[in-house]
Amino acid sequence: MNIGTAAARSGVPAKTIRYYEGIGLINKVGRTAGGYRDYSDIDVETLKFIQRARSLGFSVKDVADLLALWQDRDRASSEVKRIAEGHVEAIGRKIVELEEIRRTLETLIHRCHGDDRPDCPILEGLAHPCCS
Amino acid sequence: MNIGTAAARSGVPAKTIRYYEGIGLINKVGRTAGGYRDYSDIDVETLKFIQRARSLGFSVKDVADLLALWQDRDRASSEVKRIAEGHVEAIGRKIVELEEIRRTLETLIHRCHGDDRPDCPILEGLAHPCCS
DNA sequence: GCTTGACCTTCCAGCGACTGAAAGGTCAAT
DNA sequence: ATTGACCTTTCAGTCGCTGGAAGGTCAAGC
Repeated sequence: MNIGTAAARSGVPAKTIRYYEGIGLINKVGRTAGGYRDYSDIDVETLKFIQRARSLGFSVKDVADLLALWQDRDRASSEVKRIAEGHVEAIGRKIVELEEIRRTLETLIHRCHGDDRPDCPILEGLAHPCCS
Repeated sequence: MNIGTAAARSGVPAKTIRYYEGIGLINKVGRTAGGYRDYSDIDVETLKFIQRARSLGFSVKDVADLLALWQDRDRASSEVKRIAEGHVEAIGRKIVELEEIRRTLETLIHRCHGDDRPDCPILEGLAHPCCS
């Protein structure tokens, strides 16, 4: 199957598939007489796996590791769990960070009347965050 | 004052200050006889403003807009509020997205015993997310 | 006055993870 | 034979920096 079909079935854009091949995340596939890349159903499953892992926020490096483990019948599930737990922790830290930012911004926004006048606690808060 | 001192006082790395000058976020400053950039206390205040806005997650484009408003005595605070509210909404969406991802991952992790055996619900969940 | 070392300068390249666009080749249908 | 959809490669751009190379400047110490 052509790259466009593989893209449609996997949810990974054709351009991104070529990119993944370029960086070595996926293996090079065979070519047709005309030089077109030729994908199998198994390739599409691999692409789906990648798509789901990426959509869960795993880095391409993590996806490479997960893919290798997925394709290794003798893997230890502890290794997979370690990667996933590390990722969950990073997500947790990010959420905390964003919530702090949101709280700060909401405080500033709440104080700003938001009309035609130039007086603006948001800008003052950015300029002198002493009293936020 | 030299760029290194301005960097230390503002919290913006020297390299980043030069970068901000290059992209036009800050104005070009005067130079000493030897060609060194020369910063004033006001320049440092501007850099601090930028640093705080960036640390609250505003994009460089937003920071440019906020800076322009900050330096405009006739600004309407409604404009500032609009930018801040847009940013808070984007942060809220991001938090929801991350929480969804975390929930999914925690479910998968919880099911994975994480030992030496190859059986791994995390990988299965990535391969076939039907039953997650 | 000379050296040392910390600072500054410019410019180019690279990060991550793509995405767009240019210039051209292939294929199936009409 | 032509059209138009698809494919190919390669390069450049996105965002917000950050690192490094190669070289200039400056103040302190000897």
